[in-house]
Amino acid sequence: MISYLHHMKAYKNNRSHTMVPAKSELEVLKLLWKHGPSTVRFVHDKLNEEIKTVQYTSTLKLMQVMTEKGMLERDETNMKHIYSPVLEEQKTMALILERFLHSMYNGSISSLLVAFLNNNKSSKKELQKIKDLLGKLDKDE
Amino acid sequence: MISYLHHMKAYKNNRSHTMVPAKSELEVLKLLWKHGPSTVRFVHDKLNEEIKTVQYTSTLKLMQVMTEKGMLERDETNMKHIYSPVLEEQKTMALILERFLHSMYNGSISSLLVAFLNNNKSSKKELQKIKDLLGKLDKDE
DNA sequence: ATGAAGGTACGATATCATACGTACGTTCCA
DNA sequence: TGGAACGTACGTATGATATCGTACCTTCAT
Repeated sequence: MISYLHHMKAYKNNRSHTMVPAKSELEVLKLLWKHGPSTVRFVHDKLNEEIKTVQYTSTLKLMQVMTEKGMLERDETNMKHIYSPVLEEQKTMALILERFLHSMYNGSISSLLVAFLNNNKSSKKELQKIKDLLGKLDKDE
Repeated sequence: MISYLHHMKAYKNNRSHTMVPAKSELEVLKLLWKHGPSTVRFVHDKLNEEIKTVQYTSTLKLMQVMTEKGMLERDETNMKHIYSPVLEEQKTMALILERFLHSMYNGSISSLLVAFLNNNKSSKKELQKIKDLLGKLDKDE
């Protein structure tokens, strides 16, 4: 499996600086997952609907580099290249989460949860969602 | 409050590349939280007990830079400088988690949990821990 | 007292992420 | 038919991270 995440893990010379994809890379991925294979123009415009203001060529370059890294693939049959993510959303998010969990909480999701709940006593709604979720899991078993 | 995390959020020119502290910075922080204020020598030796092999001066430089950023503070009264983290562990971890949650799951802890459970159906032990935790929370209310 | 051991300071270098400008190719319509 | 609009390719600049070498300071045992 060609996986940019594995690639990132190793990088060249085993010098992965960040534990997660750089922020704007993630944003590009999110847009592609949401809207399907797209042109640079489309992704760029979506990115700039929000706060950011970057030049078109910056987005272009970013997506070209992501393609070189193996995160995206590109259909070059037409002049307007069409980019799509190599890995599906769920798989990518899972790998990123796994790496985060590992480096921050020794891989323990319950440690993460304990930490979160200790610092967010007020989030009743979220707590309820979690309980619902666990209830559902019990039914499934 | 001087917070390197706030600093990181803004960075110079609002160009925060990473959503979390670089990996080795986190490792230094973890060692200092675990063992209390320490010399570079101590941190360096601990770091190299594991896999990594870096030169002493690399660790030194890293910790000096972290000090410049406001992540660490340094007692220079003696020749052997003593470094300690500026922020306590819980607060730092919470802020990092918060940022991660925000960029990955729109801030929703239950979304994170759903994603995790969907990809780790086998982790019964962890699941049990989570349930215990929630049960305990109910009692406290 | 002097040299070895062990410490800090500082600058050089390499890599990566981000951002842009400029050059140049293609399309299409006025 | 030629130029505006829109596309890609590419070189380059900047800043953060990471690593290391070298210079130099302090301590202490012989």
